[in-house]
Amino acid sequence: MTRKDSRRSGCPISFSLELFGDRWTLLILRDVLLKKKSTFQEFLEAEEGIASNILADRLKKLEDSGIIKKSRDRDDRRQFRYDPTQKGRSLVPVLLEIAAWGATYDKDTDAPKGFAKSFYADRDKVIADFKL
Amino acid sequence: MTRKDSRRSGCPISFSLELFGDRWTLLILRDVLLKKKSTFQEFLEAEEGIASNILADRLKKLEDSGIIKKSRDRDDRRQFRYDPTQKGRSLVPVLLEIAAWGATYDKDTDAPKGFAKSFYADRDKVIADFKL
DNA sequence: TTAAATCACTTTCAATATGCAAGTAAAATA
DNA sequence: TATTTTACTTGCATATTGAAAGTGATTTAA
Repeated sequence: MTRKDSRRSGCPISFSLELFGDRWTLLILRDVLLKKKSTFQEFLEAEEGIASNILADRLKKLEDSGIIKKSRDRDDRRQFRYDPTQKGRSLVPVLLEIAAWGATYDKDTDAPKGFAKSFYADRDKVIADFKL
Repeated sequence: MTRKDSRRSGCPISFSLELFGDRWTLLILRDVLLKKKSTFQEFLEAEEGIASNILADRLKKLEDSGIIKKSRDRDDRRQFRYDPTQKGRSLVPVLLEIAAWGATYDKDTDAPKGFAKSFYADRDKVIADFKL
């Protein structure tokens, strides 16, 4: 009975990074969770320019791990929708914390003026606002 | 005057990911910030098993971006110390938020029992405790 | 009714990044 | 003085990424 365990360790940070520790996954989740995007095309159109094969791969991994759920669009049967699950929505605080850090140290950020400051002043409030 | 801008976008999340959006950087920062490790050997010994060339590369990038500072050990001149700057310490909340998420969804986590719950109950308190 | 678009991918292949093992140089220890 | 320790670097095989083109199922336009 050889236990096949592909995990690097039992560290919760390592666990998280195995899911989103790469250049693209959190950008897709930004679009899903903060920008309310839901189709393949919308993700492709993001400013950062993800390649379609990488996007397909990441969407599949996110679906496999229960972060998003895929469904066919009722009005246009060519399209699929990718919507967050509750597990996915629980990543909003992670995204906002990362965004606040970036907004703080990037002197050329596109983040709204005062975003980091108000986030650090009352995290729960900003998080609650984004979860609406 | 061709403006050389290697950034993918002005998004603060993208900015952050360009620094630590990979499999290893945040694990090194976990060791620096939460486990108080400071030498090359200590980082190499982490359970996840980072390769020495990758470690050297990441430490250089972290130093270049002002997250850690490198200095020679006064007592053992063979060794270098890698210590966090203030900018580096400001990543503690990011690490804890990621850890709390991982601890919540990993049914086999090594995180202390109750960690996620107490973190979500009072983020500021847990963050302050780790910054000591 | 048919042709052209659109959508969500997949495939191919070159470029880049990662990982393993071994090697190097300086400083400390036996 | 020889060995060990520390912090790397180098070489090379493998894995991942990225750009571009292609596919098949709808949908829209003519």
